[in-house]
Amino acid sequence: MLNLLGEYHCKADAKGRVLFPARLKKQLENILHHGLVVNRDIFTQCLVIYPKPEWDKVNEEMSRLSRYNQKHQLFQRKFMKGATMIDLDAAGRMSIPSVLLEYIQINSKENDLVITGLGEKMEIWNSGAYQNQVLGDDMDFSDLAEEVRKDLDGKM
Amino acid sequence: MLNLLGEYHCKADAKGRVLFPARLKKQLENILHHGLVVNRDIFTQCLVIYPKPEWDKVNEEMSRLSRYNQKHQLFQRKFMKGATMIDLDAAGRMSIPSVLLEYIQINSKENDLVITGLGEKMEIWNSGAYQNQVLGDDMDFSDLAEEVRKDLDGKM
DNA sequence: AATTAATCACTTTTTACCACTTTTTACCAC
DNA sequence: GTGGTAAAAAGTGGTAAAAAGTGATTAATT
Repeated sequence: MLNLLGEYHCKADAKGRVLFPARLKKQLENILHHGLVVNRDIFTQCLVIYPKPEWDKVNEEMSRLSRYNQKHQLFQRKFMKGATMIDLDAAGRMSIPSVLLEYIQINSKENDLVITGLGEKMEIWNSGAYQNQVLGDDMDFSDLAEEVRKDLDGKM
Repeated sequence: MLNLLGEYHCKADAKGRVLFPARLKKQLENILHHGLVVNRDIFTQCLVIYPKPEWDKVNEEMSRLSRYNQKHQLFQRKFMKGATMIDLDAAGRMSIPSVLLEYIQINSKENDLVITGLGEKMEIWNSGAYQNQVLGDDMDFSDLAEEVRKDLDGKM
């Protein structure tokens, strides 16, 4: 089972290309050649990268939605809008669409970013935002954990 | 059941590598070859090391979280951010990612650290911080103990 | 003797550029 | 409106130098 790990600090070049971290490459060696899918995260100002096989699962879930149900369509649109298939070039770089980079406030001046492995997916963050949001205060983490634990106990 | 013990003082070399204490190695002899996972502690400025099998349990729980639930995602991110798989090299050293060493204020000048065994996991501390926090004031320990005792009686 | 620390040489990865190609945009003539 | 062209922008590919990571050996300490 896929268990992507690690936190990698890297940079976008002037053209919005990001060298895919070598360590992540190793963790994905069997499936990286299938490509990756990048998209905006629904809840947070970061991007999500799925290895193609993972994205296929997501897509499969989406395909079960009803074409004739407005809410389903809205949900699908929110979740999938902007999703883009990307491959690594010969030098191991991924070319991330500029609209997605803009979403996380990355440009030719602000070009430090963080890629993190999170099990079956990865996330791309603006370096500054990562410091604030993710490494920020964890006063309420116990409460959060408790709520999540209830969900897990409840079902799933 | 795993019961790691002891307090070990060691040093990071110029490249951020730490020789894994021989005594801990002995305590882990059957499972060390599966590797280790290091991460930031959520509440305190120290690192946590899980033997891989322990981490797998954590990961299994994480995989039950919902991709479409904001709190679940937040929880996963807070908990897994930065977690990194490490193996010991031929000399028995673990190469700890520099971002994690920075978190506990370890660098080429400040390179003294303490590794402690805590049952099923270990912790890595900046030596100075360890003196202060762990050996520091214990005025309120009785209160703490009392609160924890209530939690334990209550459930768990 | 075994464990830990320090050092050096070497390899891989990452960054920062440069040169070139393709695509898009803007403008003008027909 | 259609077609053409030039300029601008965006996208690709490649490489040298810097930085980071790795392996191996020697020295010091317990």
